[in-house]
Amino acid sequence: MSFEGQPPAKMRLLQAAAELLANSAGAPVSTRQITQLAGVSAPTLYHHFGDKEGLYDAVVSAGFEEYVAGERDFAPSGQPLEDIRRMWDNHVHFGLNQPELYLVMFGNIRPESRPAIVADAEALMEEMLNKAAAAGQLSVQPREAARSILAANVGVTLMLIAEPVAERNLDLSTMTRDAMIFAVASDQAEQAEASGKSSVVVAAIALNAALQASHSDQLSSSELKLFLEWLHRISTT
Amino acid sequence: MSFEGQPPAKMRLLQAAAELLANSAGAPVSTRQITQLAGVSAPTLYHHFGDKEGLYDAVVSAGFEEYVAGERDFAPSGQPLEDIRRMWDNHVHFGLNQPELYLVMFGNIRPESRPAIVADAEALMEEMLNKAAAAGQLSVQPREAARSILAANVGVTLMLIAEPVAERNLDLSTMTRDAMIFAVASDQAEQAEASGKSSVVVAAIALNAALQASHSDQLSSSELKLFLEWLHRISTT
DNA sequence: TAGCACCTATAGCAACGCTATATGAACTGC
DNA sequence: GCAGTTCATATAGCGTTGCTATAGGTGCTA
Repeated sequence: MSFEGQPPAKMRLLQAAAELLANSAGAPVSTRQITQLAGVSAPTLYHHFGDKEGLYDAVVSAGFEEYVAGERDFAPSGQPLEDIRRMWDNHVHFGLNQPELYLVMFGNIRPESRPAIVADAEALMEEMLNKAAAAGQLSVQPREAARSILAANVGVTLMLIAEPVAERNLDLSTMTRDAMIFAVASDQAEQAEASGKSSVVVAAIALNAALQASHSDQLSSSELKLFLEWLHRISTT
Repeated sequence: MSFEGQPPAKMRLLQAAAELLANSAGAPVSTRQITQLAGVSAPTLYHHFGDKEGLYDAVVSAGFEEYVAGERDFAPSGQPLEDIRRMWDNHVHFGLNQPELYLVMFGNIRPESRPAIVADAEALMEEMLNKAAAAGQLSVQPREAARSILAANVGVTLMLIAEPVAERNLDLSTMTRDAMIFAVASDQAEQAEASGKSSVVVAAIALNAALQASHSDQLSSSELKLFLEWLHRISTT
């Protein structure tokens, strides 16, 4: 990673592409604009990056470094779920601060071709969720939770980017964020972790007790009988 | 030059665009392809639709009719929250069945330019949520809930589209869906969480999440389906 | 000094979205 | 019945796009 070892043209192309992209206001950026700003001619771009998408991949890669750096700044607070919240917010802010770059990174979806960056972001999220799982604060597999949270995070960020700046309301982000985190976190999971039992069993036992204590009329008596039988089968695994 | 038996050029252009888009496998479709398949020449397209985006808007509009029709088929089940679930699933299936059209509709995000279709989809979701609110099943403003749910719905669908077909796992959708719906519908659960007491609702929710995380085979798939349905009734009613 | 690998430039291709202009057909008013 | 208007389509081509065939310059090693 020697800064001076980099041929000037390659770096100037990267900087030119990033700069034009950031100021493009959504309009497409042409290779001629990029090469002109970089002060090189067309074939130089293709020599170094193969094609336009290769150049964009390189820009995205640099953008992802920045994204990850932002995520890691907040990392260890001792409360994994709080870190996940910060991670979510950082994701949204990154998208709103650099919408064009974000759209190239996360918005350029094509069928059955997943950008490498999505897998990287998922891995980052999963890594964080593993800490929560280790602390017994997770009721779902960290990988599934990471995919679910990231999907919602991207969806919210794209929605906010698409809105006029004046109408952007971060409550949308906060609300969705807390809904997702609450869904994967669970007090019962904590108990299960402590007692060493499967969370299914713990939850089934808790529900069984609660159902018998309260006179719930959501199910008919025959439904309830069958329900409790299944609950018992689950609990005695 | 126009034969009387043939549909007018405008309709042939629409059909040609829709057909090429559906089979494009993500590659961009040129106006020349469209006009050639429709059997007309370039200016005809621009006479009827203004520009390429105008034609795409028309295709999207037709696609949205189909989308709405799918949504309305399921409409009144008497349980608004169950309708929302079906609406979510229908959204995902629409996206997976017609990924290219879906990407034009919901994936073509640009900063500060919100596609009209997003507002329409939000309105549709909000309308459904209003019924839930009228039944006292909502703890959030229907508009905010609709925006939040739709954002997550789009995010999940885009993620699934980007994945290879073989790896697509609808659990991602189910899990995120229930998390979002639970978050906006959790009257009792919110109280329970705030008070820290275990209740039927909280236990049911925990069991629900735990069951979906661990692939328990204590119940057959049909049993599990019914079980989860009851669980859902207990959790939300 | 010769050779070689790397980097860059000139010039231009095919495809793209789109349009200036023109022609035939159908309707309208008198 | 016929000029005037409008609609729908076609011919031809403009400017821009991503990209490349080809070749020249530069610096290092033998």
